[in-house]
Amino acid sequence: MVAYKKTSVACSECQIRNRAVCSQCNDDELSNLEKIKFYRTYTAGQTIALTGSKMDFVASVVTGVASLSQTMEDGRTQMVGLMLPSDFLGRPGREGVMYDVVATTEVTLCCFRRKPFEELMVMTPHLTQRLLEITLDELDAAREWMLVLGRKTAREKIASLFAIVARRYAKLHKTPPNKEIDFELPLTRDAMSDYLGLTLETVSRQISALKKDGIIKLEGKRHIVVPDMERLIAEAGDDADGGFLS
Amino acid sequence: MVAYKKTSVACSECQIRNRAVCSQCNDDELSNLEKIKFYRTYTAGQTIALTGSKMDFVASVVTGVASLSQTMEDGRTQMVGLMLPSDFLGRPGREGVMYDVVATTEVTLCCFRRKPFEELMVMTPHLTQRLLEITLDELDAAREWMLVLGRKTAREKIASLFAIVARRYAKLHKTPPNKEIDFELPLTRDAMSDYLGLTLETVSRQISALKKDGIIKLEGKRHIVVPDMERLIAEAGDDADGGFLS
DNA sequence: TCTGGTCTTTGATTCAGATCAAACAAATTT
DNA sequence: AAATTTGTTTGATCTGAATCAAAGACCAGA
Repeated sequence: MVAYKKTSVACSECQIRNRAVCSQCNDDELSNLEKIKFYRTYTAGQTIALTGSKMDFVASVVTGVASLSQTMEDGRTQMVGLMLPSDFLGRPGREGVMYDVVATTEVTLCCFRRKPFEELMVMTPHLTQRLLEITLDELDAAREWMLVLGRKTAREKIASLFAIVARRYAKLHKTPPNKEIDFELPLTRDAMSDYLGLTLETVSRQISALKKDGIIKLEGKRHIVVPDMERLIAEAGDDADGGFLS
Repeated sequence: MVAYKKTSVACSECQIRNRAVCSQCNDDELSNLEKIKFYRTYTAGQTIALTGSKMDFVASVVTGVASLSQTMEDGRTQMVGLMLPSDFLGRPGREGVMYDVVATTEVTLCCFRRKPFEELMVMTPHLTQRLLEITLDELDAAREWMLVLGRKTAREKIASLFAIVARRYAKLHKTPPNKEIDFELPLTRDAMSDYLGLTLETVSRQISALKKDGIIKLEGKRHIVVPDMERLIAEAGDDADGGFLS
């Protein structure tokens, strides 16, 4: 549970400056935020917070991927959120954590102690407004995912996951459309099964099937190449597609 | 698509005054809201808005139940939200509707035209703050539902739905705990199957099974009696239970 | 180079829920 | 009162994904 410290980057240089909770802040507001921020880095697999515990900070994901999961008493688990760079962790106004928060890759967070952050929010409408936008976007993404979980087949679920990750990467790297897209899967087969509401055997089988059908190519276990994004999206059962996530 | 008009109730008399988006507003702020509000009532089954259309207002549910659903091209549908009294419909800052919004019972909405409401939000931090809280609560509820859709059995899904509705009713009517709880289901079997990611046949079978096992009693098709809430919650697979919805 | 661990793939079998099909009940229309 | 419509229950069968089981691949460390 001990996080490595990492020297903070200046906000003005920050990769997520334009998308994170701070993105609508002006220079003054930003410098107030800068005073209370600190970086933390977690290694892959490390637990950031457990359900029922208290988290004394909120944070933006700067790099890497974290996941939120819920667990039933008998051990069944469901991942309920994949937190990618610029996503916001924690809930102002509540210290109790509702899900297990785990680093699925190495993750660097830009953290703010809860209390000072809450005080800043009251004085800084831009912060509240942006957090509202982010939360509304996440609500849309969660609802999109409810369709995936409730109505899609195993194959469609895998294709949906790949489509989401591919789209995020494309946005990040400004890949031109209509070109071959490739990306690194930030999840193990087991983590994918948790996210998709499947078993890891089914995940493995469906990935093999998509490969056999030429929808994707595999380089190693984690590197995915998508020759034709349109076909992948068709496999996901999305038409024009409802631009998942942000 | 024509909504019946209904005379507005004074905010001070409103049933949802303490829970809706307006709940943190002071008298001045409330009177500004009151100037731009109007009531609309929809009959059961009536469409309030369709995916892709533009909705020129946002609204609080005052009475009744509305649902949000997503549909795939091949017709599969998943309900992604049950909107009960005090819940908020529509998204400030975006006019395009992302889901089909349908009245599942007769519904009365307290509506605000989008533009004036957005202007008011800028001037009224209480409004933005409360909307953020409501949205965060809905995000929690959506994630709770992801566990239901992804990992629960058909029987557990039905029990989870009943537990949610029962809890909401108990809260509304201030039913003492440990007492027999009864409520009216606001959904047809078909709507339940849409919400639970099941077929309506499975819904019907599992309800019959829960009745046979004495977990619930049925009076007619829609009226459910729960003799022992603890047992119902146990059937839902929730332990102490994570107080779904608000 | 071997060795033990983690992650992944593949195969055989089972089962929960879907699908197909029919009948029933209550409400509404004629 | 008969006919239609809408919602519900129940039965028989099928199937996609889970479960049980084993073997391969890819390491990091000794």
